[in-house]
Amino acid sequence: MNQRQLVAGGKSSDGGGRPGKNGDGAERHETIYQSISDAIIEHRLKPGARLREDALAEVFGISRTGIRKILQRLAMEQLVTLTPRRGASVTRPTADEAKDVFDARQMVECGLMPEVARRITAEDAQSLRELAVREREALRAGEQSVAIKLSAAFHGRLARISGNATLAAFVERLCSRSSLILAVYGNAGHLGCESHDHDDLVGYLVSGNGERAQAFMSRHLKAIEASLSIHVEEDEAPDLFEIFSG
Amino acid sequence: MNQRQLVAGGKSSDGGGRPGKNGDGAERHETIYQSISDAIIEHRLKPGARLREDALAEVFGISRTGIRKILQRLAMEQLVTLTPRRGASVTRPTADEAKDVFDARQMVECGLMPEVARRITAEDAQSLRELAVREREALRAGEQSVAIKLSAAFHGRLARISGNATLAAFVERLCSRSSLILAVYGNAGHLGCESHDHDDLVGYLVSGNGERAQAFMSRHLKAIEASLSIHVEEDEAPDLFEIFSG
DNA sequence: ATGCCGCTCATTGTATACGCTTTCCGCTGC
DNA sequence: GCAGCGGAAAGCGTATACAATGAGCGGCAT
Repeated sequence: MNQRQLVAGGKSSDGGGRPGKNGDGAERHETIYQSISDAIIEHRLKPGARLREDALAEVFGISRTGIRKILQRLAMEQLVTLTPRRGASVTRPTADEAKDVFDARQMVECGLMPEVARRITAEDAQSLRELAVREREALRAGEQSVAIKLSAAFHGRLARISGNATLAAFVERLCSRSSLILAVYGNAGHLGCESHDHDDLVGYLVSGNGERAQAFMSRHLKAIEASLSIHVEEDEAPDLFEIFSG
Repeated sequence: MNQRQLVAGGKSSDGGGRPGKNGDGAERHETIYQSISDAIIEHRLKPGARLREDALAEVFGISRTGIRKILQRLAMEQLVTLTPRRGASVTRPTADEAKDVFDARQMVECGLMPEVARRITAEDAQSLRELAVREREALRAGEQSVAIKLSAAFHGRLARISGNATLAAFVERLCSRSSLILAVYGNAGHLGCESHDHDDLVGYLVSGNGERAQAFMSRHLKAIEASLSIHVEEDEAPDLFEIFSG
């Protein structure tokens, strides 16, 4: 019983502290999923970090069964990589994947802007501006982790406004992966620093100017992508012939 | 030992027929996943059909653990729905979901056409035409199940040519869901009957006319969507106030 | 001394056992 | 006769135990 536990450790409101019978099991899983997901997106778990099932099971106070379920979900979202007999590790995106993700964001997020401009309400705009403010505050406070997560949340919520749940979920996953890409290829202290892009974007949207918002989003994403330093590091499977025959 | 088994039941080449020790476990899982996925896409398992873990475990000769893993994967692709204490069933898409899926296909598949036109090779075209031919043959032979799967495969492979693995995977999932939507809202004997759309599309692509291919794809998808009979059946949670106050 | 082989440990993959929730059916009371 | 309640069964959720595999390491032979 002296094991360190998280998630339900703060509340511990399940009567007598019996660890096995906590209220709703599904919510528990969801919370743990969020914890791990956030840790990855906020770069507290860096790409390549191994995620051993035993360790996670002990930390969160559930059995490996539940952990495996969560890891598989994270794997489907490509936040972690499952190597057959080696277990799970935080995904290290390749340069190709990075390009694919940003191309996809260009297509989908830009394509969504007209519809978003048509549907956005005052509350939506307010909520978005709030996210943008908090993002800038976090950035100013030096909390890059929080800023990254807030930026992803901004883009995700934006997509939700379109009303298309399928595309919104896709965008959210692309944003999560983008966070990983930033962790590998991003230049520290250079990501969207202090830029008012998000505020400006909301401005164009509330004024109903979908075309302009679309163009602006395109430039915004291009700027982020351009700020990456894509050094094609071919760690795995280096071409030995190429290397030693030259 | 007298239980019916599938997948590996045909080969039974693992020495003496011991069911537990088949070659590679991962491949086995993949095969079972494909079996269930195909059955859903081909409408041999209809929307709403329950998928009991015990039954599937017995049929495929593995334990419930493996089945659960597969069901969760299918759930993430929204081919099956996992109801908390009720188990899995084939997803019955709502009208809203159907609209979202086709809107998403409009955006992504059409957006991909220019790049596909730029990259398509002779072998690609050949392979696509072959799929189109087989689809028409299946349709003529009355095997709608096969035709539906081939149509999804056509669109999926088309997307792959773009080179963007992320978007291609997304399109493939959208196509799988489209098969489900056809199962619920499609008019029998009316889906793409004998149309040469796919062949024509390949023609535009090999001639490098991305714009035209894009417009054609748009019309193609609109035609499919228009052929649906979206009867908004609100089975679950009927609004009693609405019904009895009117 | 060095290289190869085999051993042991660490870690994942799979199955099974148990508990809990839900549902269905039969019983009893009104 | 019908409605409500209780028990039994079926099926899912979770944990744990066991098996298999790969990696790291030390000993032995050359």
